[in-house]
Amino acid sequence: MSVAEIIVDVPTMQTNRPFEYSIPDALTDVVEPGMRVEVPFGRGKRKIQGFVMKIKESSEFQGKLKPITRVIDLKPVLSQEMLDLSAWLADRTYSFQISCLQTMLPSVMRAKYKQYVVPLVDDPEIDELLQGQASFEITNQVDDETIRLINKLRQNKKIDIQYVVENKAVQVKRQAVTTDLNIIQLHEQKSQLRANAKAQIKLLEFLAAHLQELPIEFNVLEKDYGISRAAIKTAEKNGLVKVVEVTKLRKPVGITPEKTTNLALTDEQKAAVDQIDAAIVSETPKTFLIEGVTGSGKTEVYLQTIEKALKQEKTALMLVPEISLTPQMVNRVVGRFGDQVAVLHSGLSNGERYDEWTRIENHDVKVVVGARSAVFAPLDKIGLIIIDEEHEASYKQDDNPRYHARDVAQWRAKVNKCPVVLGSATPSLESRARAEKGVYQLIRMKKRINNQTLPQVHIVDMRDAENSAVKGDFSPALKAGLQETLAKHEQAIVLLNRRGYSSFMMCRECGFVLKCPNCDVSLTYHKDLRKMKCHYCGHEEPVPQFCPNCKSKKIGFYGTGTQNIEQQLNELFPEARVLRMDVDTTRRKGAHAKILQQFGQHKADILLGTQMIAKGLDFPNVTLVGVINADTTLSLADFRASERTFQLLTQVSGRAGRAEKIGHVIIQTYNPDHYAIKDASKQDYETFFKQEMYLRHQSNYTPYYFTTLISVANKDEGQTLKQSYWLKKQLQTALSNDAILLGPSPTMISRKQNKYYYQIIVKYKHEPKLHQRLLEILNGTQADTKKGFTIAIDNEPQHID
DNA sequence: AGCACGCCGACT
DNA sequence: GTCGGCGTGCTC
Repeated sequence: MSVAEIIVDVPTMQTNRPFEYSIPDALTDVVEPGMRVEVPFGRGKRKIQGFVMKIKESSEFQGKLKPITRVIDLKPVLSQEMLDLSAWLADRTYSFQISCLQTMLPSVMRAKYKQYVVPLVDDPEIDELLQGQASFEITNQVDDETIRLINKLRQNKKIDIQYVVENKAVQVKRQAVTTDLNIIQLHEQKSQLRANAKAQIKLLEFLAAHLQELPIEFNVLEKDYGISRAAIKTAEKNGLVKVVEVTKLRKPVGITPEKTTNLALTDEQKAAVDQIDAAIVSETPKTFLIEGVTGSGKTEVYLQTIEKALKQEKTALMLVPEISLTPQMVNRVVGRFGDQVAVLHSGLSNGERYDEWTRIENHDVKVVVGARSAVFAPLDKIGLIIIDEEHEASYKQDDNPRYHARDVAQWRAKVNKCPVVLGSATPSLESRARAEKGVYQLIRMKKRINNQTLPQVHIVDMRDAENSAVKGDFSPALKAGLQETLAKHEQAIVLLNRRGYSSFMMCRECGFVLKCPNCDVSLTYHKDLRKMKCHYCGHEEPVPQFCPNCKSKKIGFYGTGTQNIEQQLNELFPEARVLRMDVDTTRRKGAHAKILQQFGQHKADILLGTQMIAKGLDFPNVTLVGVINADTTLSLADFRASERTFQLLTQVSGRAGRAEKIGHVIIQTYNPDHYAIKDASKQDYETFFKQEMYLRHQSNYTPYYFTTLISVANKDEGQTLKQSYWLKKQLQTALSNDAILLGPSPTMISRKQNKYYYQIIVKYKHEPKLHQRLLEILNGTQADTKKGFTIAIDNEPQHID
C-alpha cells in the first residue's frame, strides 16, 4: 500500500512539515502529488485539507497511518515545480509551507471548513438547537452559551459533530446544446421535418452551419440567434440534439484592442532584444537589468522578446506593478498577442481570477501579465520572465509569506532555464549593484525614441523669501506655470508627495530636518510620548522649540493632504477642472482606471494625486508636472528615503511632454541642493547611483549589508519589550562581531489596534548561523503566539517603520 | 487549529 | 472528595 506525504492546512510551526497518510486501495492511481485531499487530523473526527507532496511505497512512521478520506481535485492543481517552490519559499520567508501553497492558488480555492451538529438521540435540548432542521451549522457567530451546550451534549454522546471541507471554487455551469449527427444526417433530418416546424428547421440549419463550435450555450442561441429553449427541448425529445452542461469561464470583459505589429527598433532596443533573445534560445537562466530612461521604449523590447519566447514554443510571464496595470498597458500586450494573453489584476472578482487561472492551467494562454502574485501563474515551459518597474516596493508582499516577486521569478527561471528581464528607468540600488558586480547583465538604454527632448525641469527653492511668504502651498513659479498651461488648453499633473503618516520636523527657514545622531534618518514625532524618536536605535529627544541649525522659530511638523491642495487649486484657478486621485477617490474597484480615462479624454485640466499618478501613464497633452513637496519622502525615517524620492521625481518628470510639445516640470523643495532632487531633475540615474552607493556604504546599509527585521507585538507593552530583549539576546549569541544588531525600538506607530510594536534590525554580511537561529526562534516562540504575541520576520524589508 | 491530558482551586 | 478551569503538547 502506498503512502502519501501531505502538508496539512494547520498553520502552526509544529505542523509545518509533511504528515504521512495511507492511500486506500480505491484511491491508488488516483492520488497524485499536487492534488488537494481531505484527511483526518488530530484525535477528534476533524477533517482538514492537505496538499499531496510526494507518494512513496512505505513509511517509517511508528504507529498506524490514517487513510486519506477523499480527493478534492480530479487532477493536480500544483505542478512539481510549484511544490518544490513552496518548500523553498517557506524556508526563505520564515513562513508555513501551507501558507505558501495557498498563496499560489486563487483565493477561491482556499478550503472552507464547516462544522455541523448531528443529533444521535432524541432530546428536548437538541430539538431547541436544531429548530426543526436536520442539522445545525456551527459558525463563528454562535454565542458562547450555545458552544458550551454543544460541548456538553457531545460529551454525553447525544450529538456528533460533522466536519466538512468545502472547495469554494465554483465554475459557472451552463446548459448547452450539441449533436451526435453529422452534417449529412442533419440535412436528412431536416428534410423529414414538417414544413411548419420552423423553429426545428432553424435549429438544424444552425447546427449544420456551426458544427465546429459545438456545444453552444442556450443563452447564446436565445439571445443571438433567436432559437428558443422550447425548440431545443423538442429537438432533444426527438433525439436530434443533446443537452450538455459546459463550464463557462468568465472572460473578464474588455474590448479587444486593435491588433498591433512589431514596431521598428532603435539601435539600443535592437541590442537589448538580441541579447535577451540569445538567452531565450540558449535557455540560459541569467538576469538582465535594463536601465532605460523614460521613453526609451522598454515595452517594445518586452513585447518582441516575448514573441521570441513564443516562437520557441515557450510561454512568457510579465509582471507589472498593480498601479501600472492600466488599460493602456494591458492593451499593448493584448494588442500584440491577442487571446493568448491572460491578465491577472486586482480588478477581477475572485471568480474571474479563478477562471483566468484555469485558462492558464489548461494551457489556453501563452502569456500572463499581472501584478506580484502572478509570479505564481501555473505556466508551463516558461521561456521568459519580465519584471517591469523592478524597483517598485509593491513586488514585496508585506504579509506572510513575505516574498519578493523578483526572488520567486529568479527561482522559477532557474528551474525553467529561462532568462529574467528586470526593467526600470530607476533601478533599485540592489539590482544596479548586482549588475555592477556582473551578477546581472546590464543593458543601458540612454536615448528616448523619436529623439524626444527631456522636459525642462525647474527646481523651486521654497526657502526663498518670495516663496516662504506665500500663504498656501503654491509658489509663484508653479502658479504661473499652471496659469500658462491652462491658457494653452493643455493639461497638468500636480503631485503631492505624501507617504505614510509620519510627522517629522523641518525648518521652513533653512530646510533643516531633525535627524538621529546615530542612524542618519529623520526622527519622528511620537504623540503618546510627546518626543522625537528614532525607529532604528530608539534614540529620543524632546521636541525642539527652535531650529538647531539657524535658530529660527519656523521649525514645525510637515505634511499636507490632497483635499487641502484641491481646495487651494479651486481657489487659485476657479475655471479649471481638477481631478483628484488618492486613496479616498480610488477605493472603489475600477475607480482608478476611470479617473485616468477621464483625464485622458481631457475631461479635466489638472490631475492631482499622490504617487499613483506617477507610474507609466502616457498623456500626450500633459505639458506641465508640478511637485508640491519633493521632500516628504526624503525625510522619511527610512534608509531608502533618497532612493524613493529620486525614483518618484524621475518617474513623474518623465510624464511631461511625451509628444511633440515640450514638457515642463516644476519641483518645489526645501532641499534644492540635495543630490536626489538634483539628479532626478536631470534624469541622471548613474550620478545618483554613485552618490547613494557611497552613502549606503558609509552607513552600512543595503546593498552592502543584508537586513532582516524581526518585530514583536503584544497588548502589554512591558511584555513586548521583555520579549524583544529576549529575542535580541537569542540573536546575539548566533551572530559574529561583524553583524550589526539594532533595537529593540518602537515602530513608527508604536501602538496599532491596542498592540505595542517593537522591532529589531539585523544588518549583516555573512552570518551562516542566523537562518537556523531565526527558525529556532520561531519554533521556540510558538507557544507565545497563542498568548497573543505576534512575531514576524521580514527578510530584506522594503520599508522599516 | 482542535482536542486530550493533567494539574490546581471552589463547589455538591 | 469531584467538577471544571486553562496550561501544555500532539496531531501521520
